Amino acid sequence: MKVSKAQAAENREGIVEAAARLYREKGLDGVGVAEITRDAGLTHGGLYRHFESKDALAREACLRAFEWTITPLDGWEPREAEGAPETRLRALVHGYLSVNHRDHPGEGCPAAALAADAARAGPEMSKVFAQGVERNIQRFMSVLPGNDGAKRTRTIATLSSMVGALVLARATAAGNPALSEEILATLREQLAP
Amino acid sequence: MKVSKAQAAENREGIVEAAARLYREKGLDGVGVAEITRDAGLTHGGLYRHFESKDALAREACLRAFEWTITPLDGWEPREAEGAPETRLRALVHGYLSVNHRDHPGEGCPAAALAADAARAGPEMSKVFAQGVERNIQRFMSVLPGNDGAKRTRTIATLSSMVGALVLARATAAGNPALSEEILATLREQLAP
DNA sequence: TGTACATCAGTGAACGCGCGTTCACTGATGTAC
DNA sequence: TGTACATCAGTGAACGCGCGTTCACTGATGTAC
Repeated sequence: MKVSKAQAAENREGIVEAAARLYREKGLDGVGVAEITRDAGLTHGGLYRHFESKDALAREACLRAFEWTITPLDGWEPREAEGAPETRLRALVHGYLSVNHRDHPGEGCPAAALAADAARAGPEMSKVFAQGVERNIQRFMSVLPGNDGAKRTRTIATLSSMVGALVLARATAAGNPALSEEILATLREQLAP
Repeated sequence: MKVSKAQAAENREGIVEAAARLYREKGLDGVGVAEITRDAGLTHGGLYRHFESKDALAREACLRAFEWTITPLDGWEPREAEGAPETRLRALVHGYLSVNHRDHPGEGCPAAALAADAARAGPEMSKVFAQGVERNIQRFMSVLPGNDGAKRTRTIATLSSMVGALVLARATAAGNPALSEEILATLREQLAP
């Protein structure tokens, strides 16, 4: 049955949100369209009224995932733009490199959850990802202290460290919890002592 | 037809090597057993004389992948144990963060290629991965200069930075080549100026 | 050393299954008069 | 405002396809005598 335009827009939104979460949790090859639409309270057939293909949905979901924030993960109130620069940096680093973020990729940073998948998903997805990474760099720059010309350099270095540490912490979490936590703690101390 | 024990061992070895390369190139969910055995010059049916399941092969292939070296990727001769510590560190960092390593994951570091996949592949695979990461930490420690108690800390920080930078460089390479190279160059400069 | 035979690595057809996508159909929505 | 009807979001069966795994079979290997 047909639904109102408002309902249809809401349903579409629900599909994008479900996909953004499930892809981060299970990887781009780990979720099917049936699971995504079921999660959004719909059936799989209607997906194609909203998206050209599964890949098109994946790109939109990935773009959406880059709108993540560290805040809801830890219940802190960093607000990114508030507080002294050092406090904001600490909040960002400690939130990003937390056990909570490690264990809940679905609401976390897509750069850490989906980068390897995106690298294999073709140039369209890579373009989406590059946009998202650039967006993350800009957001992190507004948090880091200082204002010199080397700020972008320091931001990229910090972001890379955090992504690498989170990725390694996730891969080792089940097999060697001590190592996983050591990696997180080491980079928390290194980036915001 | 039956083959000699020597030939069988060689065939098994070929399957592990093919899997180690293909998994790093296409991801754990991106290659089937038919492609792996075909690449090793065999047919898919015989796989189960050597491995209990596809997952068992994946674990062994992943363990094998951690025996990678930076050397063949760039044709350098760092030999890891030779030269002054600063020279060895430079060779490692510049080899790891090279365009060549970025564009050839099949022979490169599995921590950068497969970490996200491994995090989703269950505790057995995570154990294998934790072993491999610890192995990489030990190897990198022998390359880094200095001998103080903070050496392991610095090694983990360096490894995390390199993994994160390589992962981001790969994800953005096709969509924004300038950003991809900026990330690599930034961390080369940061880690071994 | 030579012969007979059990072993078993490898083959390829077949299996059940889940995937992405298509499509005839449904029926509430939204529009034309 | 009320009525008639075209639109189209959503449903669910069906499709072709590739997946991991199984299995009857082949025939060279390796062993027992």
